[in-house]
Amino acid sequence: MRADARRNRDKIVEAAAEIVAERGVHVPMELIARRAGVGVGTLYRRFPDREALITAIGDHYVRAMAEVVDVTARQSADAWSAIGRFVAWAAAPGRVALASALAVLPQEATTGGAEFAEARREWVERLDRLVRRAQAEGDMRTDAGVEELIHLLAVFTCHPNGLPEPVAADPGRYLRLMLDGMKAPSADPIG
Amino acid sequence: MRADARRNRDKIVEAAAEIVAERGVHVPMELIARRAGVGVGTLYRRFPDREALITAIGDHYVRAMAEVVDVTARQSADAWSAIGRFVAWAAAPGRVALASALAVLPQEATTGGAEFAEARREWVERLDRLVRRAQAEGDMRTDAGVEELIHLLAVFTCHPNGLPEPVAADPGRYLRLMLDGMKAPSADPIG
DNA sequence: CCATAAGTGGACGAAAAGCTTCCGCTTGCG
DNA sequence: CGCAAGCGGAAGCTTTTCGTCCACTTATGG
Repeated sequence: MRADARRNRDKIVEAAAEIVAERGVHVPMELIARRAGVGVGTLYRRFPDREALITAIGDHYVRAMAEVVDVTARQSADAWSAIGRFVAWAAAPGRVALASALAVLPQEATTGGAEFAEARREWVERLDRLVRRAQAEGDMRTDAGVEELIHLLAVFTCHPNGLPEPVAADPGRYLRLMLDGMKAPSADPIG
Repeated sequence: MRADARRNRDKIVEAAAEIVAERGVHVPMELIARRAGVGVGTLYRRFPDREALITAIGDHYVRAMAEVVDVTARQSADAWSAIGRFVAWAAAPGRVALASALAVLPQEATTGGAEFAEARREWVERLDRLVRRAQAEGDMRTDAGVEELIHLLAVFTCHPNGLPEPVAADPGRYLRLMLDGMKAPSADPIG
């Protein structure tokens, strides 16, 4: 692979991540290409179809998240506050394309290839360790687990342009509300 | 207006509400017509365009909600549990087209006509009374109000087919988690 | 029971929006 | 310097939905 081709590939993934974050998984390929500063032809040579591209974004993000989970875990006094920081990071404006990794891709994991599936598993596992620790330390309710956390996160990161405007404007605020709901002791078990 | 025409109009609104709940605001008009058991022609005579139809649905629901707020308020011992019941009602499967009333329509309220705007205002006001009472009774955190409640509700009712699958399957569960987050005393003020 | 105006369904033509391919030109690299 | 790899983007194709139109049906009042 030629050096310039490599550069372009990276530009494409980056641009795609941005746009998908802004406008959802269905943005026209041409917009992505334009943002990346390349022609559609180039895009299609690298990624045979939209799915391949989306998977690439997912891969990109899922690795970043695994990394962040680790870093926050090391930097925080307790597991619960590490979770809080991770969520804050994930909800930061423009970091929203997580959709791919969180919600879209589990189904596509098979399609996305074993390598991606593995990366995602690794991420979930790390986050799960944090969750269990927070629960053991009595900071997190035990009737909700890592799955709930991820789904809820996905709700806020999935539909950036479909979200009610005030939520889209400050997802972090709502995410904090949601985190409060997961904190122990819970009002009522959710069953 | 002939009696049969009136019947058809109602069938259309009902069908539209169902389908919009299932597939979002952008469902093809033809699907709506088919579900209602009429031809597209009939649909278009009654509602000049999609927006008119959506507004009609919003109107439909916003009135229903205002009613339910009242009923639950009367039936519940305290304001907080009334809120809980209202939310549970709103999150019931198939009741999801609230989207229109909650998120889409505020912007379209002007379009939808003064009558609709008024109905919506009435609903919000009733819910707000409940919220303030719950706060006064010390059951609900005071750094979140009726707006937050509505926005959060909208998150779960807006994108039925875009929602992560597990959330779509049981929105109530996640809504309960969210309600816990709004219960007093809060872990940390959300600012 | 009939006349008629209101109502009806669904085929149809137009248009928009995207996807992908293709090909003549450019450029990194050995 | 030569050429394989890479590039851009116009063009063709498909799919999707819209909204109109009109020949046929049916309530309804007299």
